[in-house]
Amino acid sequence: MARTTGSDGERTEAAVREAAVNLIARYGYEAMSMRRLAAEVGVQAAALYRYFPTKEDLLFTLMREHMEGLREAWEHVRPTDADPAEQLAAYVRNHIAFHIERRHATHVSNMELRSLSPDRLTQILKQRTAYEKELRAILREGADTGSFSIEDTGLTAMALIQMMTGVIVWFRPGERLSVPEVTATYLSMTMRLVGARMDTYSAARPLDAQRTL
Amino acid sequence: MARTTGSDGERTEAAVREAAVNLIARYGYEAMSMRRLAAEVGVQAAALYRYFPTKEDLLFTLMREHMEGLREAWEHVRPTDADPAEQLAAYVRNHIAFHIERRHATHVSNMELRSLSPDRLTQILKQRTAYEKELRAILREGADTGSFSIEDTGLTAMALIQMMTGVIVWFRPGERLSVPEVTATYLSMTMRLVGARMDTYSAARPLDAQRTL
DNA sequence: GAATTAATTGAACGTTCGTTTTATTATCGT
DNA sequence: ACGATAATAAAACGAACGTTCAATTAATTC
Repeated sequence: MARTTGSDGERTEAAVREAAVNLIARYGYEAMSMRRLAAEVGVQAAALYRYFPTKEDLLFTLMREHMEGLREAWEHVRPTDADPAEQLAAYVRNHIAFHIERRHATHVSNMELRSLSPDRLTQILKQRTAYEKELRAILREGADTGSFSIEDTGLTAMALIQMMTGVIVWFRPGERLSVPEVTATYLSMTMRLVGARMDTYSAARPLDAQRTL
Repeated sequence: MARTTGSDGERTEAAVREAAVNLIARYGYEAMSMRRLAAEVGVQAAALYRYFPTKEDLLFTLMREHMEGLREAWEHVRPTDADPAEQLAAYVRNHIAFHIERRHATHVSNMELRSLSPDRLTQILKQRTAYEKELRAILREGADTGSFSIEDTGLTAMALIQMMTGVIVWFRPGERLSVPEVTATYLSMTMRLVGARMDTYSAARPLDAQRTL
């Protein structure tokens, strides 16, 4: 009835995070009790409070780190000195790959925002807005240089993000379509949606571009 | 401490539904307590159980009727003997109009599915699938007749629905864009996304189609 | 090997939850 | 006017919730 043999703070905290993401994604934040989470980890509920002072702190940590991860992933693959079509393609590829890879965490970050306190909600939304702003910048540059035909940059950015993020709702690994297939199709849908001129885009990805029209 | 003057079952039930939709949309199903709901209606919690045997019955009723409403709205505006582009345009217009008009109810139907029991979840998903099937049929016909250029009908249908439904996340009435403006933009994005041939579509909506390319 | 620190247990606290029961009053048909 | 029924209030139920606290043991340090 105390410290267990082989117990390790770092390992326990990691297990808590992973179990929490899965449980919240499956049942929702409110529906996940601390006792249930503890049971999943193989620990008593009180032990969770060694790592996260409150349940909301746990949720906030998961969300913040997920948003930071998204941002970092994009910074890492972001092309420098590329034309708008190439930049847009990179954005789409990264977004879809990241969201499929971290389906559960994305679910949490998108669906449980209302369980955050106002100031923490603001923080997460700020991160999200910053990420979306990058897409708007790409779209605007493409529209300005004539690479894209776009009516409303902000609206198009929202539409694209909703469309891409929606992948996590229906995509299941190992079913009809593979990740590269899904990505390729979304890429060509995106390029058509923004009215990308083919000569620009086909230079980067000849095969996909052919099928785009 | 009993029946109040002017009380009316029908009016109370309607008030319960409306308050429930708003509260669940704002705070989530789990976070909405029956006491809070009752207070919003101006009644004691026990009175709610005259109209809905359990909290989940209330949720299920809201969802089922929302899905029925969506289906009915589409049946009502669905064009007969129209080419695929016109049908798709009607689908998009109806979907966006319906979802903007009933933002809160849509939020509930999309976000609270996991609070349903398995068989009720199945029922709602069946309704949703039936509605989405209509879009797939339109896309397939358009692809077969050469009106559209589509790689994957199922995937395109999902992408379009996610894109359109996403409107409720950011759209606020009375802000920068009006409903007709949003609808027009989404319509042209949709037509480009499915690679609609302009001569077909421009016959129905000349102005939008011009701007599409 | 003793002292210190890290990790966890088990029990308990007060609160809130969905729901039930019983009593009470308004409304309506006759 | 009266009996039937519809609509609600008030109080209570047990269960579950997030969280705290004291006790206890494993690991680490010196």
